[in-house]
Amino acid sequence: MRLQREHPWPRTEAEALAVQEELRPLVRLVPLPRPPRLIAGLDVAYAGAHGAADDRVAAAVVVLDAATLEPVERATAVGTAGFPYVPGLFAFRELPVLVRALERLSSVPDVLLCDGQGLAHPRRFGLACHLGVLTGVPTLGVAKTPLLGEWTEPGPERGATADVHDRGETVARVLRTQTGVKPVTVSAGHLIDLDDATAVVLDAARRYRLPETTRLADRLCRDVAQGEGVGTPTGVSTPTGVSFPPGS
DNA sequence: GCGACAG
DNA sequence: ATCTTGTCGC
Repeated sequence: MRLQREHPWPRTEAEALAVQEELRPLVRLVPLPRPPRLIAGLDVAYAGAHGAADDRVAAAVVVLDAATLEPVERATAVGTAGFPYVPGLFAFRELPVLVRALERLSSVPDVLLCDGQGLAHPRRFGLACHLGVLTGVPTLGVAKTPLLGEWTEPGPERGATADVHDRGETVARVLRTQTGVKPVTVSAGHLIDLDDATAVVLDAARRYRLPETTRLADRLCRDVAQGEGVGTPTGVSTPTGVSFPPGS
């Protein structure tokens, strides 16, 4: 995949905020242009996470057939976070390595399922929005815990939802993906709307709380981060050897 | 001022 | 995110 837009990665909070301010107006909330045929999950794992700028990170992208949820392609990349963990600026830690993984992808997914928030962000520009603007591909955020907002408890059944409001706006939806599990928070990223984002996540979470995309991406980047990589569920091999080789 | 705070 | 054993339940 090639990027539609690029920008230097900031080193300070002030620079990061400026980047968000500049790109935020580019976000477009519209229905998905067509039913997704290929959906991709993205995630990042850390080696001994400290929340510091020099944390070693590994990113993974796994592309699935939307109908069968079978993996069709995957890509990984390793590197350094380059930015400390700051709520609201979280994207600057994970986007650099995620983008490098995406650039190693030959296919172009119809939607990118990001691990984190989209519009449900203090400046309405979470990681999913940011990645959407950089790639020009529809994105959504599916987070395990909310970052902000107010909502009511959704019903107990799979598929139950409740809108998340913040400062007078509907910024996300809590979605119960399985009966009896804690809801996930879904928000639109770019080139998608909340209804479509919710539908995509629910359809991708057929068996577990989290969509299959993020589950597979999570396992893959964790394997890479620990230098494992032998024996994935589908029998595909991943890089074997030392974790984070001296060349990156 | 105090507490909360995606991963 | 990551550090970590057993344990309760379908």
